[in-house]
Amino acid sequence: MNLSIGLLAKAADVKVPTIRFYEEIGLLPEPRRAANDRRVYDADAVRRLAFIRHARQLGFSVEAIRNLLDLSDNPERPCGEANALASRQLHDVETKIAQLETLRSELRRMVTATCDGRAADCRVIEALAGPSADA
Amino acid sequence: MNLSIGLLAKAADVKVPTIRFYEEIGLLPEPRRAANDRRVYDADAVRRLAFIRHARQLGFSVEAIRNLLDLSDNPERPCGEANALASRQLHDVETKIAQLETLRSELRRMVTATCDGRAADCRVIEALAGPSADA
DNA sequence: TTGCTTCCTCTAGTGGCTAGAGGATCAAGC
DNA sequence: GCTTGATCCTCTAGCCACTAGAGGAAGCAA
Repeated sequence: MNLSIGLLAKAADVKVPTIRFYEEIGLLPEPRRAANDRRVYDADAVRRLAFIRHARQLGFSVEAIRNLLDLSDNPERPCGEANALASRQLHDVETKIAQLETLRSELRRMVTATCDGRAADCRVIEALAGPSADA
Repeated sequence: MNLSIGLLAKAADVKVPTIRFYEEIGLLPEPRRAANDRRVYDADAVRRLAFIRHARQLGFSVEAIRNLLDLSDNPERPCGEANALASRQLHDVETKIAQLETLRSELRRMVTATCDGRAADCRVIEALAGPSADA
């Protein structure tokens, strides 16, 4: 299975420059090169890149992913670390949801209380200007 | 009411370099300077900066805030623009919440199905590696 | 006077890419 | 064989919204 960078990009649904970027920061190993100096990937690269993409979608930082890949590359090591990372991630996500829910209600208040007049009377601006919700 | 940049920072709960940054990108007007070249602010600056801070907390981009400030500086203009900005913002927030809720359930699945063994058996890594949830 | 804090300007770094310049190579059609 | 367009290469710079740090001047208290 020999893939060009473009095909790998399609296979893992990631943009081409992103792959080169991941290689640069060491998330992906340097692939072998064809005679024409082009990168050649195999099925392993697809799996690894899919792993990275999925983790990124879940909001893991590159640093966290580096740790996870490290664990997955060394399957004999205890996996407490991976669980810890996932819990931390879950906690972050829950915090963020709570914050966004606060913002949502504030924005809803703004939007439903529309004025159709001059900006001077605008509730949106008023709501932003006022010292109302300093949570 | 004469405030140093440090006092303004405290008054609006914003860091000092951030104020200079906002000045640089034109969100805050250049303040007058004391004889010793230090910036001097008034109550207006506090209000404007609090407005900015609040809007940033609500997730408005600097560009959006520029528009909102523009409206609030010109109160005779119609405020439909402000409402449109707020609605768009609300929509973005709702989208983000929905996404995060998906992530949350996936992370919960990962975290609750903990293994206490080797990384090889780790559900977290498995969940990230697998083609499971390509939503 | 000593020492601490605040202020000034300027440059560079953060994260996670993305865009573009400038050029080489490839594969397909005529 | 030649042209055309896609893909690839490297390298640099840009995005957003700050944040950190260098290097120095000025203020303020004991």
